[in-house]
Amino acid sequence: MAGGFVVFVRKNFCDRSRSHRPQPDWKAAYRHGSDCRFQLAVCSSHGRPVHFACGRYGSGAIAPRIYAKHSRRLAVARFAVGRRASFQTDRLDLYRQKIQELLDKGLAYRAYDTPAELDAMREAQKARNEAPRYDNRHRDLTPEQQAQFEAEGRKPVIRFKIENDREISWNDIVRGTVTWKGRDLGGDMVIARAAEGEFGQPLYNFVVVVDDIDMQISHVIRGEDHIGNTPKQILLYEALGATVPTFGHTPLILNAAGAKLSKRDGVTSISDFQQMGYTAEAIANYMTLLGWSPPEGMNEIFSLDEAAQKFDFDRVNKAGAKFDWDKLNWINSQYLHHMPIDRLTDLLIPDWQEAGYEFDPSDRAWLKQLTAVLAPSLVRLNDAVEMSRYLFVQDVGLTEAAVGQLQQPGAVAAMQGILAAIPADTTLSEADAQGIIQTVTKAENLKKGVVMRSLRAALTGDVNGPDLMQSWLLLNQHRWDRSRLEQALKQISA
RNA sequence: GGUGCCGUAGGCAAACUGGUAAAGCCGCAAGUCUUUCAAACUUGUGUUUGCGGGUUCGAUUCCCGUCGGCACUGCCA
Repeated sequence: MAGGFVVFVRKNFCDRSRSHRPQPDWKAAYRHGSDCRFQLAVCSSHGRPVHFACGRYGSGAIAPRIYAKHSRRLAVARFAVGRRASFQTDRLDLYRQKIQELLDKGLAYRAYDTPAELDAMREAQKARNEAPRYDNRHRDLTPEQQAQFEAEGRKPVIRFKIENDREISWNDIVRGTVTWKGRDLGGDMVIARAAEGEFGQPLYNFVVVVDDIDMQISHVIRGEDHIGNTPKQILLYEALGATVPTFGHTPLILNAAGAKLSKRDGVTSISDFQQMGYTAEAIANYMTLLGWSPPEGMNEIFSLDEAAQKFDFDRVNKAGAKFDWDKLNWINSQYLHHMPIDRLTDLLIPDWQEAGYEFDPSDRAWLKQLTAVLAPSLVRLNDAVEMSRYLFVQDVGLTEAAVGQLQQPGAVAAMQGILAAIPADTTLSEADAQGIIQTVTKAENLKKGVVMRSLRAALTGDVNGPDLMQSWLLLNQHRWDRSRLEQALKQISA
C-alpha cells in the first residue's frame, strides 16, 4: 500500500430531535468502541492520521462537544494517533455546491412526493409482495408539472438517479469482488431533504462521499453493515468525477446470540467496559483479536503498536465474530497480573474509595503491599473490592466454612497461642510471623496446614483468599490481627 | 418479501495460489505446586470443514443447489 494511506473513521451521531427511535443515545453510534479497531491499527502502521468526523447537523455548537467526548474516549483506549476533526455544519456550502453540480449535469432532480404519498406507495408495493422502493415517478417531470407542485407549496427533495440496469462492483480489501445491481438499490436516492429555500439538509450517503473526496480519502474501512451503502456511494463518486477509493468491510462483532452487539448486551462504549473493570489496553487487545488473527509466532497479548506493525488485511476474517467474555477476562487478567504495582495501585485506589472503605491514601507502602498481594488474583480491577474487604472493614464475621475450620481439633489452642505471641506494639516482620507459626505448631503438636488454615479463618473470616502471610502482615500493621483473633475465639466458644 | 455477505470443535481462529484438516489462544477436565482460592506449569478434552450434489487422482478451498445466521432495504447515520 505504497503512497498515501488515509483512513476515515467516521462516527455518526443520531439527531435526537428527528429520530423516531426511542432515545438514540449518541453513545450508541460509537457502540462498543470497536468499529475502529482495524482502522487505527492500519493508520498507525502507516503513520497516517485518522480523520474523525462528526456527522451532526443542526446546532453546530454541540458537535465539538461530542467530538471532545469521543476524542477523550479514543485517547483513553490508547487509540491516540494523529487525528483531525471535521464537522458537517462547517461544510454546508460545499455540499450545496455539489448538489447543484449534480442537478446541472442532469444526474439529480427535484422530487415533490409527500411523505404520505411515499408511504402509500410502499404500502401498495408491500401488498403486492414487492420490495419497497421508490418508483422514480418524479424523475421526468415537465416544467408544467413542476410549477404545479410548486404552486401547491410542496418542497422538493433532491434525488440522485440510479439506473436499474447498472452493475456496480468493487474489489473489497477483505471480501474480494462484491457486485450489486442498480435495481436493488431502492430507486433514485434522496441526497438532500426538503426544506424552504433551494434544498434542505444533505444526507449521509451523499455527505460522506463529498467529504471523502474533499479530504482525499484513499481507503474507507468500516463495518460490514455499511456494505449496502457502498454501491450508492460509488455511483456518487463517479457522478462527481472523483476517483473511487478502496473499500474494506470488516466483520461485525456479535453477541452470544449471534446478533450485532448492542446496548442490550450491556456495553455500548469503551467507558462501559472500563466501568466493569477492564483496562483500556486489554479492551483494545481483545477487540483487535476479533476477526483478525496474529501471524504465526506472534503472542496474543500485544499492544496496539505491536498490532499495527504486524497488521494485515489478509488475515482479517469475513465472518462476524462472537464476543467472548471469558477470553476478554483472561486477557484483562494478563494485563493486571503484569502491571507495575505502582500503576495498579493508582487504578485500585478509586475503586476502594468508591466502595466506601476508609483508609489513608498517603499510606502508600501499605497500599502497594496490598496491591501486590491482590494482583495475581485479579481478573477485573473491581474484583479487588471484595477481595480486600477484610483489610478495610473492621468487623468481618466468620463464614460457615471458617467456623468449621476453627472447630478442628487443636485450632482454638493454636489461635490462643498465636494471639499470645503477637507483640502488643511492635510490627511483625515476615520472619517474626513465620517464627510464631513454627513455635505454635510445635507446641500444640499440630500439622502446619491446620494452623495455617485456622489462622486464615480467624484472621480473614473465610477459608480462602489472598496470600495468608501477607494478609497477616497487612492486618498487623494496622493492629487488627489481635482483635480478629479475639473476635474469632469469642465466636467459636459462644 | 427483496438484495448482499457469511457458515472450520463450546468461543476466537490457522491451513502458501485445491495436496495428511483442525496449529495456536480462551473455555472445560485432571495433575503438580501451595496455607486456601487464584496464578503458574504439565497433561488431557473437541472433526463426516452447515447439508447435498458436481468437477478432479485428490475439495475447507472451484461450481451448482439447499439450509441456517446476520446485515441492509428511510426526507437515519
